[in-house]
Amino acid sequence: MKSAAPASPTARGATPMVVYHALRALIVRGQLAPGSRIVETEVAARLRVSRTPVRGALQRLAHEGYIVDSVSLQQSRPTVAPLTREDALELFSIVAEIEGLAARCATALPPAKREALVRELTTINARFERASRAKVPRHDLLYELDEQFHRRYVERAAGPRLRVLHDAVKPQAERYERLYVSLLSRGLAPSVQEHTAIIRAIASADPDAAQRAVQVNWRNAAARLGQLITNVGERGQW
Amino acid sequence: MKSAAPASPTARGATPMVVYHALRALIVRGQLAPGSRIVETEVAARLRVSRTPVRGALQRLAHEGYIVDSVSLQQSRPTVAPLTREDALELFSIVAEIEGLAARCATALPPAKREALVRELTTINARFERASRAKVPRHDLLYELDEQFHRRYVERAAGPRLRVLHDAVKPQAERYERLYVSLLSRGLAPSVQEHTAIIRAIASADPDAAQRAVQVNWRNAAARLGQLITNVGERGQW
DNA sequence: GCGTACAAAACTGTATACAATTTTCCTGGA
DNA sequence: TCCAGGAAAATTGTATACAGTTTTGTACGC
Repeated sequence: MKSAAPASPTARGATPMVVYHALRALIVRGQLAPGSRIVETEVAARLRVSRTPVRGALQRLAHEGYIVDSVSLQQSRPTVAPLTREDALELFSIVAEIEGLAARCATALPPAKREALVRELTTINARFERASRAKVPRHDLLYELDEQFHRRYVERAAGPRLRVLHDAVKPQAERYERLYVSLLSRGLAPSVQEHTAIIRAIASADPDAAQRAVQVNWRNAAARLGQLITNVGERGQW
Repeated sequence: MKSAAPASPTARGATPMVVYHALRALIVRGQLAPGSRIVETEVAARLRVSRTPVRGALQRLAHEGYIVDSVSLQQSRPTVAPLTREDALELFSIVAEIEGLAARCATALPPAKREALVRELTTINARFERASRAKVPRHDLLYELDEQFHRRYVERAAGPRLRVLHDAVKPQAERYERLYVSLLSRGLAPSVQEHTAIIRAIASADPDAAQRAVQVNWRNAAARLGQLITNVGERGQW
């Protein structure tokens, strides 16, 4: 694309982001199977860009843990990171810590804001509960609502640093969260209840209870998901 | 460096890391003042490499919060992230949580290991105390010892997930820690005492006391540093 | 038939050319 | 003196060429 008119009306500087989002979507939804090799030139050709923006996107994906560099002495060889039980457990337990801290902060919010937050969370959880009982489960919606629930109190309560940390870690859990809701779908009743416990703790402004409730939620989710991964096998396409 | 012999005997593929560490060192030690613009071509020229590996290093530094992209519609314009009071307070409070948890875990170590840890910490703190009373303070040494003290009990006690979290967060505090010891240098007696309190709590296997002692240490450090930043101004070269 | 050696292809790392945009600075006018 | 306009310099984004390394394929010997 040297002197030719741009094939796509992409703004200058946005190309790496486009590539990033395209690849990330493929990985997160499992269309690029764990363990797949990713070849710079292939991606570049498919998306009609040069290797330079592709490299930027790959670097970011690598930093965020979506792709790993297979062991090789000199060269990089990026591959889609595998989905393992251990990784899921570790990731969820880290999220438990971060969001637990955020929930603790939420109890220290001024009463008016805290009550508003409680109302928001109640609404979201009600929607989540309804979606979890649908005859044909909408996996995308389920993921979206669960994610929204947790994001809400982090956004409302956490300081910028904690939020940055959250933003860095949480996306890595998305693959597992999607897996979680799509494998469980009809068995999400415990999650709904655990969310209710979180709301109650924030409502009663009990820091320890709030932190603990969030941690319990994630630890249980980790346990349930771990069991499922063990059953279904560590990698492959679901 | 097309056909010429490599000026430096850098292994192929290691260049971005070299650039990363070089820039990070400059930023962390304040030699690249907060707010400074970083120009790709300048860095490339100074380190005798092309812009390609520099871009990789800059991207990583940006992801880790050492540099930020100044607001500009189309282009990136990386600048050294400012040192602010709020940022320091939040960062230290996060570290307080993580290392507090680690200290709590340390009290649950088997007695033999716990006592060995206590001895190590005592040794390090003694060196720290001596260094803090030197006529001409060695800032690098002071930082190194303080950092070593905290790292030790995290390494010995924390599980892998907590350690991963620690590794992600702690480096970002390095800038502030170096600032802390270099501004205070002669006034580090309280830190020495707080370290002693941490050691005592671990020695007596009191989880609450250990966690609290670490949190007190970091919160006090945050308060002292916050005061200093307010006095000296939010940015500039120290 | 199987394993090894060598050649060829594929792929990534680095450098650099070019394009687009932003910033700087100089000039002219009110 | 100060502000506006515009040209030039600076800086980043993108594309591509080239080099070095790893992988793959093939043919030969056992």
